[in-house]
Amino acid sequence: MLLKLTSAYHYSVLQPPPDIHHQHHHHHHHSYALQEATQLHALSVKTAALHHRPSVSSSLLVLSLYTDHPSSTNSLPYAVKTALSSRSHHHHHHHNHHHNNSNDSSNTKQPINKPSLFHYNTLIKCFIQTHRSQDALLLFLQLLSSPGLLPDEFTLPCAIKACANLRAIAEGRMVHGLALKLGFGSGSGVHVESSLVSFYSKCGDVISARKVFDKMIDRDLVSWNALLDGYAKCAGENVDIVLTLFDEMPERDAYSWTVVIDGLCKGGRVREAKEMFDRIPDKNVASWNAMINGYMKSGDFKSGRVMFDQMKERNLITWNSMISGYELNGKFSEAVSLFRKMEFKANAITLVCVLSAISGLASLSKGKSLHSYMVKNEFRLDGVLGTALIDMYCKCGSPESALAVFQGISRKKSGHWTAIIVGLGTHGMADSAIELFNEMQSNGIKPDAITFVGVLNACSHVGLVDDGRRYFHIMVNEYGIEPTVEHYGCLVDILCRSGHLEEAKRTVKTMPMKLNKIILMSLLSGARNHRNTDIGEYAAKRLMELAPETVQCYVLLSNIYAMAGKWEKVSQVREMMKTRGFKKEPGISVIEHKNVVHEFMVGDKSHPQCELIYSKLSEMKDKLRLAGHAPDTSQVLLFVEDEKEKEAELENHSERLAIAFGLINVEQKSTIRIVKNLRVCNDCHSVAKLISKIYEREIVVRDGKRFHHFKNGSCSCKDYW
DNA sequence: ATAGGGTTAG
Repeated sequence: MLLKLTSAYHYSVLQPPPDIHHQHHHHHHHSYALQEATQLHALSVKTAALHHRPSVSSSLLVLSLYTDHPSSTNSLPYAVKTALSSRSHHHHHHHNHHHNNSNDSSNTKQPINKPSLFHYNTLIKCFIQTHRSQDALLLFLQLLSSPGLLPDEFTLPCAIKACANLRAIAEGRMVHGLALKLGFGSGSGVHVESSLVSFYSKCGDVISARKVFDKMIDRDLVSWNALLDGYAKCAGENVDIVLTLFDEMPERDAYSWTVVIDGLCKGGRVREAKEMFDRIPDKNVASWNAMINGYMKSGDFKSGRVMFDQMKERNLITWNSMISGYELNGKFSEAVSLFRKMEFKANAITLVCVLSAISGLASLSKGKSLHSYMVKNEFRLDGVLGTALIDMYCKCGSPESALAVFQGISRKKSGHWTAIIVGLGTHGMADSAIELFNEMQSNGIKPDAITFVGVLNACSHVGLVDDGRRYFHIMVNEYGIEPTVEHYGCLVDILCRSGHLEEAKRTVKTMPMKLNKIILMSLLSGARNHRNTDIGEYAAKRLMELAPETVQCYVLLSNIYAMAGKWEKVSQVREMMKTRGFKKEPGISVIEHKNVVHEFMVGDKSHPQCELIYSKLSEMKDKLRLAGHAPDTSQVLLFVEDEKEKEAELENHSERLAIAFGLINVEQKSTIRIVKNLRVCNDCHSVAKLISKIYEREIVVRDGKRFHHFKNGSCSCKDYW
């Protein structure tokens, strides 16, 4: 669940900054170009919001051009800058300057008093090349409202391209309409028409792309490729339509092949993709990348790696494809080690992947060193990279560092708030999470569905039942967010924890979507914790129908029967397990020390420090007994029947071996950080609490679902997990 | 003098 949350909020749209206030402009030329301009402008406000840019009315347009947008990384060429800054002067002071006749492009230091169409075309192209399509479009708008100027066959392709880059479908349609009115319709030439095909393709409207394409009189490779791109984008599983179009093409270069290969891979047909790849006459880096990416995403790392190693000329995308492929498939160490060998300067995409990989490893030391790399290389944290970093620190067990990062981000967007709220919740820091949630609302930042998962999760972790109910209500009624199965899961968890089992069962029965394993498991554990046999049986029955392979279900059910003294039922469940042939997934605990990862299983004797570890364990056992600890064997695997054997198993649980290793090796006063694949058992939980007090050590354990901070005899989860 | 597709990484 932790991992699922990450990907969802990494890619959720970050909130735009508040819009710049509006101003009205007074133009008196009611040409149709101006009408278009006004309509386009209305839409540009919407686009601005979508693309986190301040929206600008026409009279503010010029101003916006020399405000350096934080999102623009590339600076404009000198000539453009000069032209703009002189305009800036003119605009600010509102006086008529003295060089009225300085409409002379050869002298770029002079302000451009009355820009010509050529000026506009050049500037618009400049903006597109420097990834400022929004500005390009705004400049296009200004051109439309300039008396005596009309866009021509050079302007239109650029304006359309800007719309395509912004995926501004409504604006693009308007420019299309304008182009038709200006006589750039069917047969007017490949440039305008191809740019329209490409625009519709990029926006996913392949039908319109096809319409424009069909009306064309002259088509060249570019037009075909633009259409092919659209087909590939909307094909999904249905790759055959792409193949058909590909076969119809009069000529193909490497570009066309690559689009098809990518389409085949995304449709799960990797083998066919490779066959095509082998047939490409002139392969380029992109073709190789598409194939490598296809292999990596399908989980065929070997073939991906072989190609990667064979490649002569790799680029950043090659490396990112490899790293992201490893990361997405849980090959975290491979992802990190490939990043270390990278031949290129990493970009934000690389770092998001590597941060996720480090989160998967829960390696705080690796995370810290990556963070300092990011600082050194001046990566901005006000986008997804910030959320990924916050998330990484939370998942590596350091909510303090996550908070510090969060607080250091100057322009916090909803994704950052969500990341920290979700993260603090998993650490049981519900108060801070809720405080931040309130602060988020008072800052006018709109929470989304995932923010609420975080808030509800936080409530559940500390048993805030009234708050939980209230936030669920607020989410639905004030924010109009449709609850997902995750939200219901949190709600059921909250209710179960606080002993409202009947209400939990009612919620499970009435929720509008299909039940899942997680929800039934929380109802079942709630029933166990509150000794409710009826509800336990209900949940277990549903769970066995839905997912009969869930081992924990049988364990919990037998716990419930045992507590109720129904021994016959206990042995029935045990028989069921035996006949169904279950094996418990082995518990593995991992601890990283000095860049080496140490893994422990139950009763593990393979570690080089084995003897030291076991003598530490026996010392721990003595100290625990002195502290009055009585082993709790209620959760030991059902097959173990002898009481002494049960105790022995507990003593050798993987997390305990890892704690012993930590006590021996991790330097005094440093926190011992452990990651466990399964949930911590009851007994290990109370042992860890006592150990934290006896040895005066903080211990942080990440299990499959959340964190436990053991300190001075108690745990941050307040014994509910 | 200025123009269209730029495929592949998230």
